[in-house]
Amino acid sequence: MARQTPVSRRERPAKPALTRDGIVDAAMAILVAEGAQALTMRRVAGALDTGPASLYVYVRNATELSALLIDRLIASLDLSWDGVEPWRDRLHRLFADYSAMLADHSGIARPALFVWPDGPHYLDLIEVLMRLLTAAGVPPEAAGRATDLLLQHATAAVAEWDSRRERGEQDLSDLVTTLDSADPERHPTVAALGSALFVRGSHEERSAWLIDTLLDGVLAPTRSSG
Amino acid sequence: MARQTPVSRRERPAKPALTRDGIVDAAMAILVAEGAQALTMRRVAGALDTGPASLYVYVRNATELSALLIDRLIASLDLSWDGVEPWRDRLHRLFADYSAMLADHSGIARPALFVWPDGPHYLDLIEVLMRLLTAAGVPPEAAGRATDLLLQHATAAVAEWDSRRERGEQDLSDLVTTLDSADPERHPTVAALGSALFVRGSHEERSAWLIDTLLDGVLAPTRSSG
DNA sequence: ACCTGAACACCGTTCAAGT
DNA sequence: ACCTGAACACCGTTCAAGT
Repeated sequence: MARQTPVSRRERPAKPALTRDGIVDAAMAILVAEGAQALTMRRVAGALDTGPASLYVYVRNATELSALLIDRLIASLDLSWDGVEPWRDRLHRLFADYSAMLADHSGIARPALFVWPDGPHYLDLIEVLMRLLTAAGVPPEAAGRATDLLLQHATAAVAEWDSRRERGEQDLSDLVTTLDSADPERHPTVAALGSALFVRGSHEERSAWLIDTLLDGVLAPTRSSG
Repeated sequence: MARQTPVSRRERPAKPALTRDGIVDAAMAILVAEGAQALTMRRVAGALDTGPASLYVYVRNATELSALLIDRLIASLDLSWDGVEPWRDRLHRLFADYSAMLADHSGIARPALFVWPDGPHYLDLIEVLMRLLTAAGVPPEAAGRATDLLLQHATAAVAEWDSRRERGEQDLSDLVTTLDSADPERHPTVAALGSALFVRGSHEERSAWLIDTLLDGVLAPTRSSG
C-alpha cells in the first residue's frame, strides 16, 4: 500500500511533494522565523526547493496565502467561553490574546487588515464575539457592527505599531516634536494638551478602552437612534 | 535679477528645476489620474523627466512622499467650524468629507493608515476634531483617544473598501457565500444572522454609527472607569 | 554642490516547454 | 496531468561618477 520512492533518486533527501498544507507550513515557518516582510512567494518556494511558479498550482496568489496563514494563526487562539466568566472580562481577554498573537508575528497585521481570512477559524472567532455581545444584551445589528469594528481596530492598532517599529524610534520622536511644537495660535487645543494625549497608552490599553466605551455606547439607555 | 537660461538648450521646452513642491505636484497629478498604485518613485521621476535617484535629494523615501501627499489632500477639506452648527452634525459632515476625499483618490487610504501625515494640515484636522469633542463635553483624554480612533476607523474603512474594489466583486460574493454557508452546529449565531449583518451598510453609514455610539459611550453617565 | 546613470537586490505572475 | 525554468514587467534605494 505504501508508495515506493524510486531508489535511483539520491541527490536530495526525500524532497516532499508539494501540497497546499505543505506550502502553508513552509510559509508559517518563515513568518515565525523572519516576520512577514520575508514572506514572499519566492522565499516560500525556495524553502520548498522549487521555483515560485510551482506555488500557483496550489494557491491563487500571494494574498490568498496570507489569508490562509492568518486563519491558521487564529486557530492557535483559545476561542472558548464557559458562560461563567463575565462576558466583559472574556471580551477583554480575547482581544488581548488576539492582539498579542498578531504582535508576535511581525508584519502579519497589515495583510490581515485587507484580507478576509477565509477559513473556518476566523468564523469561530466571529461566532464567539457575537455570542459574547449577544450575552451582553447588544442587539444583533449593533453586535455585527461592533464585532467588525473591534476586529478592525485591534488589527489596525498592531499594524500601525508594527510599521512604527520597523521605521525605528525616530518616527515616534518626530511625532512628539510636531505635537509639542504646535502653534498655540493656529492649534490652541492641540498645543494646550501637547503630545501627552497621543503617545500615552499601549495599544492593549486603547483596545480595552474601546471595548468598554463601545459597550457603554451601545448599551446606553439614553441612546438616540441615529 | 532674473536667472538666465542658456540659449543653447533647445531639445526640451524648459524642463523645470526640481523642487520638493514640484515633486509633490507631479505625484499629485499621477494620484489623481491613475490612483495610488501608479504612485512609484520611478513614475514620479519619469513625469519630471529624470531618474528616480534625483527624487532622493528632496524626499527621504517613498513613505515621506505619501505623507506629503496626504497632508496636501487634507488641505483641500473644509476644516472650519462656526460654532453655530451643532457639534454632532459638524462631526458627521467632517468625517463624511474626509472619507469621500480618501475614496476619491483610489489607494491613498492604505498608506494613510501607516503614515503620520507630518504636515500643518493634519494638525488642523486634529485641532478641529478636538475642539468639536471638547464642545461636546468630552474630557481631554477621551477626546484624544476618540480622535485617534475615529480617524483610524475612517481611514481603514476606505482602505478596506479600496482593496476590495481592486480585487473585484468576486471577493464580496465569496464572503457572502462563506457567511451564508456557516455550519449551524459550529457557528449557530453567525448562521442565524447570516450575511445580512456584515454586508449591509456603506462605510459612510458605519462611520456615522461609530461616531454616535462612541459619543454615547463617552458621555454615558453610567460610565464605569475602565 | 547638485544631480543622475547604472546597478543592486529584489518583487508577483505568466506561460511555453518539459516530464 | 502536473510541474517549473525562464522571462516579463516591474519595484525602492544606493552610490560612484559626472557637470
